[in-house]
Amino acid sequence: MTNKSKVTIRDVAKAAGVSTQTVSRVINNRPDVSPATREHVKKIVGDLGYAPNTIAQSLSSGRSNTIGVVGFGLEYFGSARVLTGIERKANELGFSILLTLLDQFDRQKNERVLTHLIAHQVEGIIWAGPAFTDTMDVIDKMTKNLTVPIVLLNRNSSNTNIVVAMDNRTGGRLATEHLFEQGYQKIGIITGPASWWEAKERLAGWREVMTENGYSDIDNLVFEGNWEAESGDRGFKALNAAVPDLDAIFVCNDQMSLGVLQTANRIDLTVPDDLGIVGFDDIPESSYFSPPLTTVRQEARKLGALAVTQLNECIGTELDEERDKSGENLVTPKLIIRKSSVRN
Amino acid sequence: MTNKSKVTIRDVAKAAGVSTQTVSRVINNRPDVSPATREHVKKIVGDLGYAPNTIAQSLSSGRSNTIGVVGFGLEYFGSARVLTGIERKANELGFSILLTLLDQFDRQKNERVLTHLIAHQVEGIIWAGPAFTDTMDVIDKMTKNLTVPIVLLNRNSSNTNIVVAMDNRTGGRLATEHLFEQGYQKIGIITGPASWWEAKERLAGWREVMTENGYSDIDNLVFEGNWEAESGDRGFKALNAAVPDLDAIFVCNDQMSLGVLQTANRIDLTVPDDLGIVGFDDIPESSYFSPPLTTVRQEARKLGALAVTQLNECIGTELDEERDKSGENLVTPKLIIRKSSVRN
DNA sequence: CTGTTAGCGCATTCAT
DNA sequence: ATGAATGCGCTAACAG
Repeated sequence: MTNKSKVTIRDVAKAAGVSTQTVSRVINNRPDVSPATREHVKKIVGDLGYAPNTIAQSLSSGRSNTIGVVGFGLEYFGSARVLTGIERKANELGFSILLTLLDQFDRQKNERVLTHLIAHQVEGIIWAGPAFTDTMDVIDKMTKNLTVPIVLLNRNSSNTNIVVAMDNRTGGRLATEHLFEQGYQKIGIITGPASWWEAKERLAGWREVMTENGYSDIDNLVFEGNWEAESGDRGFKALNAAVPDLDAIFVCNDQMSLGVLQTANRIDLTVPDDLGIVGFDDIPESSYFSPPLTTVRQEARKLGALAVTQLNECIGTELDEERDKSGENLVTPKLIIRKSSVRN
Repeated sequence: MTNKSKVTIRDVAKAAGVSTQTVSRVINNRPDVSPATREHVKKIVGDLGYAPNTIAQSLSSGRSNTIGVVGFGLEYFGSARVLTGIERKANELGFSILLTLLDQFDRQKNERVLTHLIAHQVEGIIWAGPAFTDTMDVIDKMTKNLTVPIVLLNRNSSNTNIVVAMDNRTGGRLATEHLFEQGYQKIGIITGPASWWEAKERLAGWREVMTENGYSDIDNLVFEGNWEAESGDRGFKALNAAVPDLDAIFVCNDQMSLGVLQTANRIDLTVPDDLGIVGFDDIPESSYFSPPLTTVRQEARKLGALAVTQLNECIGTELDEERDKSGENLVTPKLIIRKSSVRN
């Protein structure tokens, strides 16, 4: 049925014996068309296999129904989920997605990406690129006089843009409080790279709770990992050597937790009896670590969906100072308690 | 600098005192412009912060420079990597990506997606959606008279379309041959869901090698898992019960391998001495399992890049029967040998 | 080397 | 309820 060569609105109009406007009205479900002609046109549309040219619609109407998404690190479980969440919600709201992936911070490339998206007439942008603390103001500047709204993911705040984020600090608090509740005393932390906002926040949460529990001078309890299992291994060894009476570790992601568990097993240290462990992320495998891992679950998909919702609201309103960056845009993570932190 | 309201090619032309055509030539780097005016126009473009409207360019030129990508299961490590590979290569070749994600097979939705992409005037499509063996012909039919080329990922073949795939069968062979070489005798397999093409192929590879080694009547050595760690656990128990002298398992992904290892550890079965294990995927954590996992590495990014390359060639040529579906489109996986399959 | 004329496919005024 | 004219921003084909 579907004809190879593109059939235009004019072809349909001609075949139906009406004007192109009438066809336009029908395909856009506008009123002001008699039921009879509407049906007639619909039939012709079907027969000819006509589908409106979105490009032309966009140019003519000034609306692209497309949002630009700048992603990063899909190999991280969280990032992949965020993108999934974005796609689902965007789809639901009738937006198409123009995707760009970044791998590292590079101002020039960032600017090119932005320009590229704008040139494509996207109606808004979701920036889920890398959130390095030292590049945040750069991004703020870059996006300052954008012609379309932009939602930034995973960072504290921006004075110019909407921000949506996982509440990593609370996540860090949850993990640490739980370890204290379980009776652990000397709680170390293996963080992610200090340049990552997420790492900083989780660390801050840990620090808060440590302080609240009367610990000061705790810098020797901190090891900076790189998110990978191997660094969990290293971190555990380093902390163990530096702090003999260490009895628990908040490991800032599940991969590194695996490294810790692996090493603990090897040196016959029993988790959770000798060492309590809490991870972060709740990757699907974490319930199959030995022992199963207590961890902080991030609802990454929800975060992605929230970003789209927020963006959509901005797209609706005129963007002249209509934005309120209310603090409601935090998604709170949740502690999943398993064996690795609960003594028998 | 950048003005809020959109500046068009006409604004630039006016400001530069030339025709829009000349501006067009400059921004498209065409010849036939004197160096002097070229520079002059470029300057104005910079001053005005002009960026050509891609939508208008597309409509006018008939080329969108966009490809549609239909993805699936980004939470699987391989899928995420494939998408990354696609994005990189597409970017390199100057294509933008219109992304759609699917979660399950749904003919109606599939057709909508295709229509949607076509309506967006994509120049080609990469179908990295779910590859269920029983839906392949449906997809073939669906895509039969598409107006643009499409590349299908992860399936055996198609009589109408180009196919690019990981050579899962060879992967299965590699794993099984290795276990035989290591002296294991009774090699079971925990597969993925039988409806998945990947699962079927890996199983076929295993079956081939088993047969070559003189084993017949091997159906009791097969357990169908669901890719998740939990099913590795179940599978191991089931195989162990059914086949007392089982001494190795080819587990068709790393997550399920983790389940097996976990259970083996629990019942004090030593890997690799009592039980050899080979996984599939080489997720980053697999080298941190205990013991580190021998596994079949998929170069998923390469696969994604290959898909784009193939598509690009089709986009270049006229697509009237110009396609050769030569068998070169297989990416061969690679065995990564670690501790779990090598006896001391 | 440069400008003019036309038109991509559609939606948005206005008419009627 | 329907149609005619006009233009979105740009490029193609020609002219000079």
